[in-house]
Amino acid sequence: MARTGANVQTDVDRILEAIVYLYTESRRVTKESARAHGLTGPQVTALKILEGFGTLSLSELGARMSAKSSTVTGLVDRMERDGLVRRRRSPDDRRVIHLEPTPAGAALAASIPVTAMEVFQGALTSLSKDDRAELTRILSILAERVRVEIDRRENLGD
Amino acid sequence: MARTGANVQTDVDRILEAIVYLYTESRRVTKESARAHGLTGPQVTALKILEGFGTLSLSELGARMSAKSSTVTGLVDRMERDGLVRRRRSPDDRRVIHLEPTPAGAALAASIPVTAMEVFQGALTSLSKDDRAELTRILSILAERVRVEIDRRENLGD
DNA sequence: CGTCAAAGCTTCGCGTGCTAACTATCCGCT
DNA sequence: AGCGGATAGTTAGCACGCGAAGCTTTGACG
Repeated sequence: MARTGANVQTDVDRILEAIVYLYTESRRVTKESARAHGLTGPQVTALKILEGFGTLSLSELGARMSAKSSTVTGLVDRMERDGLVRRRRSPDDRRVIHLEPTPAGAALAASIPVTAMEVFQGALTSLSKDDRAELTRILSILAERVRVEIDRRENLGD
Repeated sequence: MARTGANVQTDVDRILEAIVYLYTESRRVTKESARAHGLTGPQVTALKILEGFGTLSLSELGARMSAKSSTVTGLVDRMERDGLVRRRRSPDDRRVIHLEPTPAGAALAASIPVTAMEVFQGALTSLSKDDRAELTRILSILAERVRVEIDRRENLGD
C-alpha cells in the first residue's frame, strides 16, 4: 500500500476534503436560492436543463443530472404535481416519456438567475487567472482518470 | 452579470461539473465498500471518525461530518440499533451525549480499510507530482475563499 | 435568586437518492 | 413470426439530510 509515499495520501485527503466541502456548499447555496422561489435544488437544476433543451426524455434528464432513473421519476412526479413540467409519451418509441416545462415552469426557470453559484464565481474570480486555468485543467484530467479507472474496475469486477 | 467575462463562467461550469462528478463518484465508491461490510457510507465515516477519537459528542461528530444535528440523531439511532455505537449521557453537562463505538463497532471499523478512495488514489497518483501539488494548493485556496465568501454573505444577509 | 437566552438533542415532515424487482416496449436474430 | 435480451420508466423500501419546532439543561445577568 501507499507505494508512492505517505504524502500522496495526505494530498488525497486534502483534495477529497476540499471537494466534499465545495460540493456540500454548492448544493446548500443552490438550495437556498431555489428556496426563495419555492423550489428545491434539484428542481431548479432540472428546470434549467429543460429550459436549455426544451424537451428531454426522463433518462436524458437523468444523465445530465447524474441521477438514476428511479430518482428522476420521483423528482418529476413532484414537479408535475406542482405544475412545473408535463409528461408526454413519445409517439416514436412508446417506452420513452418526453418532458417539457409548462408555461409556469418555463417562466419560473427564466426568473431564476443562473447565479446560484455566485459564491463560487466570487471565489473563483478571486483566484489568479493562471490558478483558475490550472484548476480547470487538472480537475478535468482527474475526472477523466477517475472515469477510466471506474470503467476498468467494473469490467474486472463483473 | 458576468462582469469578469464569459470565460469565467465557463470555468465555473467546468469546475463545478468536475467537482459534482468527483464527489458523486467518491460517495458511490465509499458506499460500495461500506456495503461489503453491511454498512452505509455515512456509517463508515462516523465509525472511522470515532475510531480516531474514541469518544465524541453528537455535535462534535456532526461538525466533523458536515452534518446537521437532526441528521446525526437519525444516523446514530440506526447505528445504535445495529449495535455499532453506544450513547452515554455526559455527567459534566447533562445536555451532552457522548458517543463511543461498541466492541463490535470498533472491530468493524478496524476491519475496513481506509482505502475506500482507492479509485482516487489511483487517479491522483497518475497525475504528475506537480499537478497533484498544484491541485491541492488551489483547491485549498478555493475552499478557504468560499468559506470567507459564505461568512460575508451570512453577516450581510441577516 | 429568578429569568431568559443559548446550547445540545430529538421529533416531524419532506425531498432526495439508491437498489431491486417488475412492466412495457423495442429490436436483433433465427 | 417469435424468442430473448436490452432499454425506458415505475414502484417499493430504506437511508440520508435538512429546516422548523420542541424539550431539557446550562450559564450569564440583573
